[in-house]
Amino acid sequence: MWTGGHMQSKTNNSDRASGRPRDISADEALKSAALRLVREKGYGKVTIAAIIAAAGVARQTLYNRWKTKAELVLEAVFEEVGRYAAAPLADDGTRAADQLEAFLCQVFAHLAEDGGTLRAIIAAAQDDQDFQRHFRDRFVLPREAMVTDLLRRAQTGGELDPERDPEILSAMLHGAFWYRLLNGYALDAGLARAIVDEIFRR
Amino acid sequence: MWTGGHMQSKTNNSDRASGRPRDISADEALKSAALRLVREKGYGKVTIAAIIAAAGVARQTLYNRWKTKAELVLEAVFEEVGRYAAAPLADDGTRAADQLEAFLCQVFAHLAEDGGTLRAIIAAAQDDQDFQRHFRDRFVLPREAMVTDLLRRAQTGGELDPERDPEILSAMLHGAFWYRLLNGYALDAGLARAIVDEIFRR
DNA sequence: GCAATTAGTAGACTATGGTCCATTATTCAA
DNA sequence: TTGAATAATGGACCATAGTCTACTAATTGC
Repeated sequence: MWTGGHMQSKTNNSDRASGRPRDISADEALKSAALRLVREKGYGKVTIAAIIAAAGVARQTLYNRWKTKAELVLEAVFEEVGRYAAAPLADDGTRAADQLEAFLCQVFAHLAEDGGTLRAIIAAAQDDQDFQRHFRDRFVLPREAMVTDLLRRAQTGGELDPERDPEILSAMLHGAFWYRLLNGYALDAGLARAIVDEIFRR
Repeated sequence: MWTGGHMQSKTNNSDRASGRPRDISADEALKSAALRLVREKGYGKVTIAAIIAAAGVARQTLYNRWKTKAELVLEAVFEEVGRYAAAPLADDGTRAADQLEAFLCQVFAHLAEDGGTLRAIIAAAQDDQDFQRHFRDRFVLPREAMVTDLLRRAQTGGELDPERDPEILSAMLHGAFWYRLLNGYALDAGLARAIVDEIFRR
């Protein structure tokens, strides 16, 4: 499961000789305040002021832990939800196509809850290189790799033509739902089905 | 060619009985200032103050014409560049696969110039419903439809299996490059080729 | 010319993300 | 106990998108 964890933590609070220690309860207070507020009101309507008020900490305490609102929310929402698509699509007996369709349906179900937040996070990544890399490396690429791996196994198992390119197919699959999501469409089981059908042509 | 044109123009300056007329030179000044600055510095680093200073107009003059910075930049950049993918991929003699690959290469070439701006526009659309609709309807959907149509013609022409779903394929195609673009990758002819190969399996 | 109407201008104002600072608190080591 | 280091706090501060206001300018119909 790839939840990330802090990327920045200025001092890694392990080998530190002295100094006042971080108040770990503030981490949790901030994350859960952020999670609750973002789900309640939507990313764009949640202000930093509201988050720190709800968490009962000072502004700087937030910025000691995360560089931006987007970093905080990414961690808050997707450590909870990092559990979605957590199991790396193990090679059980099931047909790869069915497994992939089930996976997509699961992803879409989670996006019904947090899709708006994901959209906001993708948006935030577009004008912040560091955050883009963070998000891509900790969140996007692992999920892309899961599908790529599944497709490769489908090739060795004979379910998918070995001529086809799993990397591109995975990008097209993820792209299809990003594209729909970012253009304001709902993602449903029908889309999952249609995508998987186009890949496997079953 | 779908360049959009104003969406909002509060008073449609046609049948207006009286009142001072719009200074049409301000439109052009604002658009070309915005275009130049955004290409020069990148969307995120261009301020409204800089745009109106360069155009030599007051702030309200901008907001009389466009609702947001994103609306202005969308019009400024993509009326220029709306010419990309302007010809609706007519049914000439060429094979659909080659036509599609050439189209993608052309798109990618333009994105080398304006991809950063497109990313910023997509980001802006994520927290502004009106703008999202505007962008989708005037920019995204027409381009999606071009490809969908091409794929349908390829089906009737026997180049593409009639079982396949042009809508989904078009979403997967566009999605693939949105996904790459939004995750910070460059788009090149190799990607165009790979995508078209996966669709046509030639 | 005058009234009505709409546009342009300058600049104040608001909201918000993020930075900076001075002060106080908590820890470790000597 | 003292000093060095780091954190927490409140609040000032800055930058910027967007709104609002008071004033001036251009236009039409009378």
